[in-house]
Amino acid sequence: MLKVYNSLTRKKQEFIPIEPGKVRMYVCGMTVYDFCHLGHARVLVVFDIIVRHLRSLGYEVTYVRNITDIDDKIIARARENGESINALTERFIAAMHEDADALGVLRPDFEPRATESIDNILKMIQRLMDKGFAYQGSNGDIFYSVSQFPDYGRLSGKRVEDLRSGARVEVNDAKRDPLDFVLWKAARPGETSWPSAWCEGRPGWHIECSAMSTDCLGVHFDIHGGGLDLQFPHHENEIAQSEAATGEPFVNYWIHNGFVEVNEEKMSKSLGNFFTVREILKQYQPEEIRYFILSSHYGSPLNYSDDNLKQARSALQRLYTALRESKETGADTVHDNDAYMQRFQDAMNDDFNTPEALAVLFELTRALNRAREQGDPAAGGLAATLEALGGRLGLLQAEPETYLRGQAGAGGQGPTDQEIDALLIQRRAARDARNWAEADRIRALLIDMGIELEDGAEGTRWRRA
RNA sequence: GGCUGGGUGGCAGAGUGGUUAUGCAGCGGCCUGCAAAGCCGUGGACCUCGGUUCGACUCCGGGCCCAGCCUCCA
Repeated sequence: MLKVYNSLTRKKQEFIPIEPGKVRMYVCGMTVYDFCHLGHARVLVVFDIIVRHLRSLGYEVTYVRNITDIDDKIIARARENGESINALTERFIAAMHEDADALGVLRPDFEPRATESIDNILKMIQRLMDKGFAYQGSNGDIFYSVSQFPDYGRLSGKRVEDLRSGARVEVNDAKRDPLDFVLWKAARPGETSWPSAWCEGRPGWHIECSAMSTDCLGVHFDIHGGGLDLQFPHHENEIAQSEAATGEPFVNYWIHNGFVEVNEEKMSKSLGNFFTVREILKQYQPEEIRYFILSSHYGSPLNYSDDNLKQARSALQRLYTALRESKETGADTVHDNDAYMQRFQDAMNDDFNTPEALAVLFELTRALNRAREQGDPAAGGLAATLEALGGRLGLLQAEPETYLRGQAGAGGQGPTDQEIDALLIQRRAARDARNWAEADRIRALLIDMGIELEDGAEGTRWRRA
C-alpha cells in the first residue's frame, strides 16, 4: 500500500487515485531565464522517481510539468541581455532539457508553456470574473478577490486575518484587499502582451498553472507537486483560482520537496548562494548528483557540500564495483530475491523513502559480494536484482567500467585513458620483474593524478577516484 | 509576531515503545609482493527537563536551538 505525505492534510495517507489504475500528476516546473541550479535539479529528480515508482506499481501515469516562459524576471533579463524574450526562453528551455537528460530524468508526458496557453488562461479568468471572484483594479489589472474564497489558507495553514495583519504584502492602491493577487497584468508600452476583453496584457504567475493543469488533466486530479517555497502563495492561489472557477475540488494530494541548502541556508537565486547543475557536472558525474539527491528523503533539507557529493561518489563506486565483478563472473542463475524486492518496494511505498531503498541496495550488494567470493551461483541473480532495483531509482544503468573510469573529476584535466594505459604497461613490466619499488612508484604517480588501481587475478584495473 | 517542519553515533542519513539501519570514515582480522577492492568482526547515537509506561531515542507537555514560509524563488 502506497502512503504519501499530503501537505494539505499534513499527514501520511494511503494513496487512492481518482480513477482506478490511473494517476494524473502536475508539477510546477522552471521559469526559464537562467540555468537550472541544484534546487531545480532536486524537483526534477524527486518527481522523476515518484513517477517511476507509481509506474512500477502499475499505474498509468500522466505527468505534466509546465514551463513558465513569460514573467517579470524573464522580461527584465531579456532586456538586460538585449535579446528577445523568445530567444532567451528557447535557450534556457534547451539548457534545462540538457540538464534533465544528464540527470536521467524522464521527460514528462506534457510540457505546456504559459505563452501557448493564453486562451485557456483568458477563459479561466473570464469564468472568475463571471462568478464574481475577480475584478478589474483601477490600474487595469485583473485581480483575484481572496475574501470571496472561504477556504483560502488551508494548504499553507495560514489564516487570512494573520496574513492581513502581517501585511508584508506590497502596497497597491489598485487592489481592494492587500491579499488579492494579479490574474492578468496590464501591459506597459513595449512589453510582450496579448489582447483580452479587459486590456492588452499578460498572465499573472499563478493563473497559468491553474489553466495548464486543468487543461491537461481535467478539473480534478490526483497529485500536484513542486518545491516547498511554492506552497504559499503560489499553490494556495492555484487552489483558490481553480476551485472557484470550476466549482470542483482541485487536487487530492499535494507533495512538496524540501530545499537544497548551503551551509544550513536555503539555496536561492536571491541569496546568490546557488550552484548550477552544469557547474557541478564539471566536478561530478550526473549519476553522482542524482544519488546525492536521493540520499535524503525528498521532504527533508538537503545540504549541498563537496563532502556530501564525494560521499555519493563513494557509495556509487561500491555499488558499481560489485556489479562489475559479477558481470564478469557471468553467472546468471535464477535466485529468489523476493525479500529484497519486497523491502525495496515497502521503502518506496512509504512516502518514497529513497534512503531506505538505497539501504536495501547496499544489503543486496553485500550479499552479492559474499556470494561471488564463495562461488555461489546465486551471485548472478543478485546482480540482476541490484541492477533492476537501481533502475527503479534511475541509477546503476551505466556499464560499470564506464562509470568507474568516469570522465568527471577530470574536469578537463587529469590523464587520458591512453596515458593511463601506457603507465600501466610500464608498471606491469616492473611487476613481472618483481621490481616492486618501480611498480609502487608508478602507482603513487597515478594516485597523484586521481587514478586508483586494483591488481586482480586477470590484471590491473583502474578507476578515477 | 503568526504558521510549518526538524534536532539521531566523527560525517551523511533512515527507523522503531523493549532486538544490527545503511553508506563513508575508524579499529582488528582474512586476502594481497605491498596496496586497492571485497569479506569477517568491532567501537560509537538518539538536544534538554518533566510526564505516561514494567520499559521511551521512539508517545504527551514545557524549554532551548536550527531551517523555512508569511515578499520573487524549486
